[in-house]
Amino acid sequence: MQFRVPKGTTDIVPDVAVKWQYLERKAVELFKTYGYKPIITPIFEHTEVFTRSIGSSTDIVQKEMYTFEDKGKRSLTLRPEGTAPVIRSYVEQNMNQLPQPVKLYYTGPMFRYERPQAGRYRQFWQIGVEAIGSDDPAVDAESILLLVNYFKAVGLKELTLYINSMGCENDRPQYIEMLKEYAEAKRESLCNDCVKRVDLNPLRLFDCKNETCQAVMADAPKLIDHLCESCSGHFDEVKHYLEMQCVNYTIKPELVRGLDYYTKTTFEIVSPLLGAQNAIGGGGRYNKLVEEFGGPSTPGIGFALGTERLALAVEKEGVFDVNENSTEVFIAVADPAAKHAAVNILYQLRSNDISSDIDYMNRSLKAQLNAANRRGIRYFVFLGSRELEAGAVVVKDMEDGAQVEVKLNELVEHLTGLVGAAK
RNA sequence: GUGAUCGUAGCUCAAUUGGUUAGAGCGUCGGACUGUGGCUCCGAAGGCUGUGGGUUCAAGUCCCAUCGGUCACCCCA
Repeated sequence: MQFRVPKGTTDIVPDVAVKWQYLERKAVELFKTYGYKPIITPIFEHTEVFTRSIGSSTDIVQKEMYTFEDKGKRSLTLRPEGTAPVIRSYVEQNMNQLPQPVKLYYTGPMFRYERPQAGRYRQFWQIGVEAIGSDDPAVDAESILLLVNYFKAVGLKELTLYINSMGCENDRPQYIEMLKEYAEAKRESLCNDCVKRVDLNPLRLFDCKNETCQAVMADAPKLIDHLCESCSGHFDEVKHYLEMQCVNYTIKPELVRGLDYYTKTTFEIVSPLLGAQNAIGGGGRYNKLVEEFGGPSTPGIGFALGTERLALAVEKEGVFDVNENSTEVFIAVADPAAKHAAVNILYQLRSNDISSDIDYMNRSLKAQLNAANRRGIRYFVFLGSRELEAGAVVVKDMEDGAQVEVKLNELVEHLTGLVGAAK
């Protein structure tokens, strides 16, 4: 029996990995122009990092975490999301001493024990950013615009941006009481799941797919209508900034993100090209989180996007623009006697930054050409006993079949010229 | 965690009502008057039919279990 990847995981094979690297490269470029810097935190953290921050009522904490005990009896957890570790690090590394806001981005795998599905895996990759230290609505807008502009930059066109406000630490409890009261009164009309939600996680009542529940909830009070003056003013500002950049958005009062730490602005971008798992990126403000981790009262906001889902959407849109820089030069050994000299040339080319390769399969000359040709290599250098005697090689451009003889001591210069011109 | 559906070469798929040594295309490797590619032609390798049981004279085909894929619920990136 052969080994297989664990359930819900997959190998990112070269053809796919190249695309991922492209997506990541584009992200990093853009993040940089917005003033964000990279941060790399451990793949696992003390379990409490997540249980404290994400919220104990969420499924993530309740049943989806990869938690284990190490040999020192520490309870550790493979990170299920990226924000909590970054905030932990912000506090631990005293980043409040840096000029604020501190703007960070990260990329890497996250882990959740879920039933795999289209766009949902047990190990999945996220690219995320966090801006910590400012409550300026312009930062909210920056975060949203960065996400929108990134998706545009990789060629996505069909996107829907949803925004909402969760209110502050005062608004939310008040509202939840109001919501509970409303739902309690309509208890008999709700499905079993929703009855449970009333006590466990009332905000989730809006998510139910059941039609009668939806009808009931359509008339329920919305958090967005019960924000305090400061929060609704903040939200208005955010909207204003978005409008200034001509970004279309839809206010979705029932938009509740999965993590409990959100306050004020939340947002999500959905792609119609995807299946049930269509949220391709999302985030929000978390003004209490730094305090939660024992740091000074510090506001923050950020988002995360799913690399698999993004790649899926870009693929469906048919706009992957990966310029796969294939090997440029292939050294064809026409005669076994020339092998040593050929390898020597190979390293000479490589040390001059010419990407080059040679046959390692003892192929016939014809088979060498065949194989290299399929790899899309454009320039071939022929070397056999005839060339060895002449102190020159034959350089062939496979695009038009033209061949020229080049002196060995001029080869590097010649190829550098060809490769440079081709680019 | 719940439900549906599927599981045959590296990939995409075949295999009459259960019936002999499980086939094809693509890909891989090799060859086509031996120092020149893409096209074409020829050939080769490659499967204990996901795994384990059961029914039967006989199982890729039927039954059960298990593992995995896919899709949806749930949840979320």
